[in-house]
Amino acid sequence: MVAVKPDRRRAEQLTADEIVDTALAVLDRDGLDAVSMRRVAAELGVSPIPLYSRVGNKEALLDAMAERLAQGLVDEPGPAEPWPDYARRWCHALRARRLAFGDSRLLVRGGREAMVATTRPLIARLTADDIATDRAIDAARLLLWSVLGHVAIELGRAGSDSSEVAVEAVFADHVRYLVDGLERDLP
Amino acid sequence: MVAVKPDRRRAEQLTADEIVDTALAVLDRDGLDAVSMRRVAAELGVSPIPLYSRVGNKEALLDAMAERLAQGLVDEPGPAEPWPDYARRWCHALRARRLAFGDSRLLVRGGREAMVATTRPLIARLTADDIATDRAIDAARLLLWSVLGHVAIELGRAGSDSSEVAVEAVFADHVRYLVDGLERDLP
DNA sequence: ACCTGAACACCGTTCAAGT
DNA sequence: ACCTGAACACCGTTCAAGT
Repeated sequence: MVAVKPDRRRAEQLTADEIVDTALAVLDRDGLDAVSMRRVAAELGVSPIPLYSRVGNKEALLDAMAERLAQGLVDEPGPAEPWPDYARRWCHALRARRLAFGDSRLLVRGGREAMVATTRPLIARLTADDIATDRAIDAARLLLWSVLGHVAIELGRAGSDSSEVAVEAVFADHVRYLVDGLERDLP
Repeated sequence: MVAVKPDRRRAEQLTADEIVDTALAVLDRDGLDAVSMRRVAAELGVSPIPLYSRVGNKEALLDAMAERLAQGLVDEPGPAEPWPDYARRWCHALRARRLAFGDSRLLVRGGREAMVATTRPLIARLTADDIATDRAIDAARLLLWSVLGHVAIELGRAGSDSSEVAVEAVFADHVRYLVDGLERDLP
């Protein structure tokens, strides 16, 4: 913990983004339990008050962290990649990158923006094949929730289960079944 | 908060089950954030020390609460109910009863015992149709994780999303796709 | 042996007082 | 106007002292 001395100028120029940056650095270094308003403030060299005026409260800080972590998680489809192939690849990439964060508690947060950022390329790929927009949105939401849910449970049970290898296979089946179902249902 | 006065006799006869009972009562009355070692101890009329000697620490108390909440969530199959019908019914019942608890944070906990209690009737129904035990276990785990994951995300986003009605439909599709997939894969 | 009161090292949040 | 130090009301956990 590199506590800097309080600095009034620093506090007055502080932005919400800087606070989230610092909170994510604490998360990365010492885990989510170490992320507190006081700790983040100390790390920034200010009192807790500016955090309250910039981000609201701790709940809002956690939401903002979740939102940030949800950015840039998925790749774009390849030029001639059929949508079912892309959908499967999207699911596996999302799982791998979410698992890498190692804490399920932020996973379950994140509102509309996070969802839009993650599902946009998938929805775009589906509508490019003349699938109706509302059907595409429902399909993307189904896949997003399935993957995030799976990851949340996986992280929550880390180590408690016998076979780490079998989890991969269960997830692959899960994705296959969902995409097969969508392939039959989407026009 | 009905804080009773400290009572030594009470403390010496205290059991782990009583502590979990009281913690669940606090959860029910004031939500998970109100469940603290001090609060549960006060409610029981003892100091926090007996809680540490009976359940270990707060982490262990939360695990024990999760385990308790995972008991008795699913019904048994009907006498002539085909397994795909039962699997779908099992998923919908599990979702409804888990949603009723209203907090996703305990959902993601729960180890082997909780999983066994919930999946046992489903695994039994599958093996009764001559499906191999390991295949049945994998199938039950796939459905369990899918449902719990879906519910965790649903609870985490309560109110933040536009259409409450559409969620039901997305979940129903989700279940249908999974059971259809299993129906094709299981011998 | 096993409890209680008190303490330690933290929290989230908000106050009066300072610049 | 917007900060800081100090305070309030809590935490999880563990200590010495009591029965």
